[in-house]
Amino acid sequence: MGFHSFAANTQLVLELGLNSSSSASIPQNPSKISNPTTHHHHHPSLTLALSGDSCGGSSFSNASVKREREVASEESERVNTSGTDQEDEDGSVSGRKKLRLTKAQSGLLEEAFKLHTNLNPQKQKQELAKDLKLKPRQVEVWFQNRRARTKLKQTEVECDYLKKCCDTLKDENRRLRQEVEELKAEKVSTTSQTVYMQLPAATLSMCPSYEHMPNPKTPFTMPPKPHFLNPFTTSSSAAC
DNA sequence: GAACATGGTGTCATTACATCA
DNA sequence: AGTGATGTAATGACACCATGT
Repeated sequence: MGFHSFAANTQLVLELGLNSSSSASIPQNPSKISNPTTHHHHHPSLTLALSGDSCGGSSFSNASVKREREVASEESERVNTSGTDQEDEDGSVSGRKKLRLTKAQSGLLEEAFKLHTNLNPQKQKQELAKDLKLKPRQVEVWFQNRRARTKLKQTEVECDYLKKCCDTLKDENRRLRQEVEELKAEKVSTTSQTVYMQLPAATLSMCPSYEHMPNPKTPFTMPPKPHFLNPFTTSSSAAC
């Protein structure tokens, strides 16, 4: 992602809104902040461990952590689909099913997301899950996806912004070039009348290069017009 | 105190399903 | 009714960090 660093300062808009009511437990930086205080208050992974019977207790490893999550979500899926108005095909493993959250559920999740884009896993996730009659894993997934959506949207906004800036700069560039051409023409016409005849032949042969090397004796000054637009420092100068 | 294992959680990319035009 | 587009729940891989040994 090329926008990563650029995105960083704008993306925070949402996240800075947190006023962690449950003090010191919300990771505020979306990237890689695991909070020292949140870890291991261990109510040892209550719901996640529920599925023990289906995957017999082999030794825990890194992979088993993943499996644990996976199984937990399967479990929750089953529970949820039977709990809501969706039909449960009763154990027939026909691929994964996908529940649609109700409006009330997603509304509540949205509210929670406005407050904290990251959940305090020990508390908020559990509580939310309980309130919504969902499994904690589902709440977790919803937040993950929601963060991803937010980020995507942000990236799109930034992309549009940069496009507009690019267009503006192109226009400005075009305008300035045109202006330079006009001024060149103007200068040529005036100098040709006054100086041209007096210049030695050697100088005349160098004439075309004046566009790169302005004559120090008769310094050419541009009219005071805006040359550069820096969209990132000046907000009012550009259209974007 | 360093090294390692384990567990929890994050991001990211992707898949799979539900819904709609 | 069939179909492609879109939205989104869910999954898998991987990384990081905290904690325990």
